[in-house]
Amino acid sequence: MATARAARDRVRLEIRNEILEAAKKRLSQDGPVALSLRSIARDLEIAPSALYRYFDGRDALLTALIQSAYESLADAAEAASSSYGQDDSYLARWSAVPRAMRVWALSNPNEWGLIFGSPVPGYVAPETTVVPYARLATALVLPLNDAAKAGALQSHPDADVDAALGPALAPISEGVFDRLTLSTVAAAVRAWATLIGLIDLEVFGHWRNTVLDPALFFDDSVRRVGLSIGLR
Amino acid sequence: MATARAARDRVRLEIRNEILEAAKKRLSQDGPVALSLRSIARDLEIAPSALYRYFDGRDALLTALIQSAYESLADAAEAASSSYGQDDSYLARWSAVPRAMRVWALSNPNEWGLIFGSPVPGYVAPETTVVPYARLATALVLPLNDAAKAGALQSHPDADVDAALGPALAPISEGVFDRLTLSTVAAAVRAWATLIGLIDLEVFGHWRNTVLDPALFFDDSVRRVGLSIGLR
DNA sequence: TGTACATCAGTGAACGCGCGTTCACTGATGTAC
DNA sequence: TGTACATCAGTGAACGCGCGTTCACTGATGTAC
Repeated sequence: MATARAARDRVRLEIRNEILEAAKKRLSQDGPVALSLRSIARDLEIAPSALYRYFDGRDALLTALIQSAYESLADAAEAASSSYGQDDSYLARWSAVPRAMRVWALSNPNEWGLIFGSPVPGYVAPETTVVPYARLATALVLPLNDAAKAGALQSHPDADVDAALGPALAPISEGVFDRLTLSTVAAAVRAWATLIGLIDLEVFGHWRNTVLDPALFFDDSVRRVGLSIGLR
Repeated sequence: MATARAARDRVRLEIRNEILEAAKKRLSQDGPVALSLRSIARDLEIAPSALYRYFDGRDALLTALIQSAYESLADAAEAASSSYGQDDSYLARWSAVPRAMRVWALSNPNEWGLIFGSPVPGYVAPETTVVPYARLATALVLPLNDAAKAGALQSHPDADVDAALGPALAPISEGVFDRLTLSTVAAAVRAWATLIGLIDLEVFGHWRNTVLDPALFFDDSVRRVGLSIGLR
């Protein structure tokens, strides 16, 4: 009976997801370091050894968790990216993904840390994260490409750009951007760094006594960065 | 005999420093998570309990390590800050501290992570880090204040700056900056975020397949950010 | 200068803990004839 | 449809490990008279 087998497989997948959910809950409470198979098993009222039916061990679970974090962030970015109307200005569209990233990071700080924080030592992130990472980049950059296609992008003169930057940024120029000028590509990557920096500083608690209203400052910064890339 | 007592105290301090050094070595090899009193004791060929003569426990050691990381970074920044000549352009001076920060971060990635990475969960950074943090900020911002004092700063019009940003940035406007315009202060804080983002992304290994020459891109970015603040 | 006492650094054994992982097992669920 | 067998999920005990921390101690170093 094929259906019986399928039913078993479905249950198997569901339980695997329940384990992942429990792991996420533990992660957000105790941080990645304190994440232990035994604590997850306790939460699920299950023998620790039972987890080995679903994951090869602690490392495999952590890998799945990282993968899932990347995907969840990429999902949030894409959702934001497809939410703006076609009558919004390119500058307004530009802000959507960064804002979504910030909101996601603030509600999933430990997962944000898993992606952009200090790497867990002795642990290598799975190669499969490049896919959601690219999805995130594509969503972020979409308004830029759109504006360029519509001829609405104020492009910088490439004159005073160090030519050596060309090869240095080659992978991303060709992969993500739709034949934009070098200075625009450089400005966009710089914008990426600014974004990550802003969110890191806020999420990891470094705005204390510096920026009293992080949301306001973030919005203003994103807008200004958009302007500096040439969006209007 | 006061000298005997003093000698004892000096030895005490020396040993305390040796412990800290051993801890730093462990930190850079294994990361903060794996840092254990027993491994340090092993490296020093000492009984684990002996460490309690010098530190109240693991947390106290970690606190000292964090403090020391902040101070080391601030030292590097100040050294860079006082290294440039008075005939350098303000823009050239501006680059000195960021470069020093990057170099420091690359040679002390785990200590950088201790400061700017995901915080160790359940652990609060000591209040005393505000002093080196302020030293760092002051060193970074010095060329800006100097340029402003000399009337050499191209200041942005404050017209289209959201007035609400004023109170949001009040603490840093008053503390670190020498009566600069609001838009300049905002640009400087944005520059700070860009800097941290650039270094985080490089140190934590996120430039893979994106930026092939991080040093070149960093230098270019810092220069452009300096330009955007109004430095020449 | 010499002696009795106090301070202090460091030892080594011991504690209890939570961890990841292994393994032989039980019992339920699916499969083949 | 019924029966013998195979697959698989989950159990519970056990392993060995490294950890932070405590504690009674020894012996050296400094202090007071």
